[in-house]
Amino acid sequence: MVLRVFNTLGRRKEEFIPLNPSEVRMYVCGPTVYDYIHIGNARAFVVADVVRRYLKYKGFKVRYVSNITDIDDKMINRAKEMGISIQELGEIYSNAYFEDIDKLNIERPDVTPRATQHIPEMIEAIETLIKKGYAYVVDGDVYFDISRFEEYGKLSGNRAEALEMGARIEVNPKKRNPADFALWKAWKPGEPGWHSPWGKGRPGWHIECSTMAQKYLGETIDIHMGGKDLIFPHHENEIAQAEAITGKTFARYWLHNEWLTVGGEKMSKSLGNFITVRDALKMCSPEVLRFFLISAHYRSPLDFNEKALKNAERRLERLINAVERLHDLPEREDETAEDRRLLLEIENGKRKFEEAMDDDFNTPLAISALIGMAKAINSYADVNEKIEGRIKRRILKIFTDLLEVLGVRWEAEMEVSYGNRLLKDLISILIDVRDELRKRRDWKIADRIRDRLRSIGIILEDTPKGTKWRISRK
RNA sequence: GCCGGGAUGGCCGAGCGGCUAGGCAAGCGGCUGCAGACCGCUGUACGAGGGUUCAAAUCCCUCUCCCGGCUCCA
Repeated sequence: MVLRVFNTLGRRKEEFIPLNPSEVRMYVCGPTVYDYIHIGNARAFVVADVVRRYLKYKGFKVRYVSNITDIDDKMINRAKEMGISIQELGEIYSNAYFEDIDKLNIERPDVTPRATQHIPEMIEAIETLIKKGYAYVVDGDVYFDISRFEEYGKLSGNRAEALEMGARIEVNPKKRNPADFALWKAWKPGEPGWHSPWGKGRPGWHIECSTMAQKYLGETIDIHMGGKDLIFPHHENEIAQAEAITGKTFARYWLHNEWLTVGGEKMSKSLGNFITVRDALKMCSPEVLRFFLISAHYRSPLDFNEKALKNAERRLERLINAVERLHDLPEREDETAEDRRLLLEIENGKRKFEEAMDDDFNTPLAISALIGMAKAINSYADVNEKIEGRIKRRILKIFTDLLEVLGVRWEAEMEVSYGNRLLKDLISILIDVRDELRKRRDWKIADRIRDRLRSIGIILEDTPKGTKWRISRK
């Protein structure tokens, strides 16, 4: 089946064909490490992670690069505020960044280049741009001359003339065109700086990404991702720089995710609705947060609120319950018509899942396919005590492979319940005693055991086949 | 001023010309000592008005209302 993706460049869905069939090269704009990442950042990274996982699922090899911006105005200001060096600041928050993405089960990038470690490459790129006539030097600053790059605006749809009209660009007299952007910023007292042919200074933001992307992925990359706010000016400028240097297409598919809102409004520090991943994780588990972030299509806005979180939690719980239930189902030798019917339903669900994902990563539709599969498993387990071993393993494999694509950590969930030997033994003693009480119809004490276990996060469920237990996922 | 995205049942959220996703919440029923989990069933939709069509939530036009980008931002 063919994968179709919505390319911001051209604003339409296109069949995805990597330049090199054996390896997809993707680049995702990473964080500026001046603060903890917020849930909007998390959405972008989770979406990119799902894209990466699905490409792998489809059999592509993926080389995934995502940078860390560790030098810019925000870094400088924040370091001053905190009274620490920029290096220390970067160290603190890049560590926090990795901790956060690990919790969210986002696979680490193959390469995480840092801007400050690629200054020579950036200087070289800027020199080339000057030599080719795309950039000019003014008082130690270097600017990109957008009038020299004819295709400027092809990604965002902004035309240079229109940008001049825009009242919001502050006029910088050094620039030839108001929309020209800085490639290199001359040093100012109190700021870090590197030596360059134009004097001491530091690189502009846009040159960081395009330079590092090209260094690790080549002149033309397959997929470039980020939040929609990056379309202009960041990605537009990256294209201008990169293509001016090489004369080749910089990125073939541009994918941008929509906003995450809070209470219907865009997050911003001034509104005070800025939620970091760390704050969000006080409200729910990382698994639930991740699942919530893919509960809407990546190109649709998504609102962060308690109800939506609760919704995600319940749906996720249903999926994991079903995996566990199938996992625990005893095996038998012979296969029945019921077994075969279940397998058929699962295979059908798998097809639906793939169709959904092939259509521009439609995760909500893919999730509904998974829920359908969970329902089939539950219906089966309601009436069948056992299942033929090979069919069971096959179904389990299909189902868990799909969960893996979405990054649902079913295995970790199960390990909590099954991994701790002591806990396991202890609870089986309690269940045993409680069984005895139930036989004597001593509901009061039996319920007390159940209630108290529940209060510490252990849920007992009485079934016709005995009492089962699991750890609460809240 | 210039670009762009939306408005789907109480809520979230797919669908984007015919085959009326899915979930959460609610109600009913089953299983249960109760609870939980699970299964089955039920209801309530496509912002407004025109048009195109045998057929429109889906296409076209007009309008209303939301949200965003053009400045650091995922």
